[in-house]
Amino acid sequence: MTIKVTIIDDHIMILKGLKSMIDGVENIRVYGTYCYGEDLLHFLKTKSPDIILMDIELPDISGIDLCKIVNEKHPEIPIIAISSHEEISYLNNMTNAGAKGYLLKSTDKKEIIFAIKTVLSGQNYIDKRLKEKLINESLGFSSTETAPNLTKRETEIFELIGKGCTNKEISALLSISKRTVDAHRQNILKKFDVHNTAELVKKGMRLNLLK
Amino acid sequence: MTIKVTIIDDHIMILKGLKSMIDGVENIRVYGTYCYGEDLLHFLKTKSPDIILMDIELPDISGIDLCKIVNEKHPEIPIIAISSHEEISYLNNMTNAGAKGYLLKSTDKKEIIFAIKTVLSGQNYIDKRLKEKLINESLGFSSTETAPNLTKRETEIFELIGKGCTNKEISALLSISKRTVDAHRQNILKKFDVHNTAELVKKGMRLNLLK
DNA sequence: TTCAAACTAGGTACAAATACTTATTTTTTG
DNA sequence: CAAAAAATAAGTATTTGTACCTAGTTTGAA
Repeated sequence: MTIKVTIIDDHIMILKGLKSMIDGVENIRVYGTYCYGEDLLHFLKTKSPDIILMDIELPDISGIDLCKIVNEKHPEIPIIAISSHEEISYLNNMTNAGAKGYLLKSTDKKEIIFAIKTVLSGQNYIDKRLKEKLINESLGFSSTETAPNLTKRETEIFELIGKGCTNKEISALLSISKRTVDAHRQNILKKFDVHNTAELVKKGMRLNLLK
Repeated sequence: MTIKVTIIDDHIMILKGLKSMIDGVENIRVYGTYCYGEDLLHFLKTKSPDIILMDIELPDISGIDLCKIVNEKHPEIPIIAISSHEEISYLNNMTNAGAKGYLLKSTDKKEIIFAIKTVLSGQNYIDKRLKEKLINESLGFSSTETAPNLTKRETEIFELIGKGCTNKEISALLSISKRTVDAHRQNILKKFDVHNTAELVKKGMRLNLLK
């Protein structure tokens, strides 16, 4: 039986590279390549690949959100995240979103095939290089830093804080009371588990939630 | 006459992708692919490609430095930078280092070929998408954001601010008056040309001065 | 050794953020 | 429709940051 692999990545170079690496292998073949999340979702309505290789950054939707959606609608199709980010926060975000594997774009053919087979066997797979990094870092701290779930309003205010707006300015911009902004800000700090603006903004930047 | 293209990128996927796109074109062929800067330099001692496609991030040396070196030793070989970074600062760094072109990894086959031919004809080439972005941004600001020159003490305090310390905490840590920290903080804000902690930390992160 | 930069630190004032509380209204969702 | 979640906003208190000012001491380089 041949393993059908669907790839979604907006970098044509990556698509071509992946395809050329995968198509040469016996019993595995590329089954659809897409650049847009929406196209993938449409494809999945009628087709069933065995596994999806998914870029974290896509033009129309974040890989994290797409991962969640695919996982909900098609829980039987495992997803391997493909990323150029070695930061652990990205890994955490994707695995939390339901990805079963995480590969770096620096991966070689052998590792990709191995990852696909590992994930299809029901196990998780994390990029070899990243795994080493994880182990090294866990000797110090094991940062399981993830983005908290902010509400729509909180996200809005959080971004304005990141732009350097004061609560008064935010209240004016959103046409709400300064006290309301105060309350939201408090909740945001709590959700991020930090105690002041400096920590908040830094964490936001580290998690790539700001600018 | 066939154009000989040498590629250097530590992402095998990108190498394969580029090769598959370029090799299909008439009169152009890939002439050596490398992952390490040192390997490329060794290669150039005996061989002369017509053009080099170079990743900005390499394992053993930064693309910027490699670009400078190749440009000095082999000024007749033009270099096109290949990057996944859309930030203008990267572009500036590479063109300053002597790159004649700048392509994003999201580029398609047509644009790559066009860029190669353009650069070989003596002109510069900047990625279409990035060019648009540049134009859009220059309508607002053209941000040539650079890190200000902080003194030793200011740097120390700036980093503590980034860690979320209050002035009181910093004064205790450094065994100086809180008022002194106040003064330093003021100067830091001025040097960064920002008006509060949020902006300061964000700019610090953007410029890679924090964590 | 003299001058400038850096570091130090105090005064004053006001703005902003942090840390709690409670409570009403609106929106979403099962 | 009812329950839960989100958004709204006010009270009160304290801490922290921003924005000016002046000015003495230390330090390193011309």
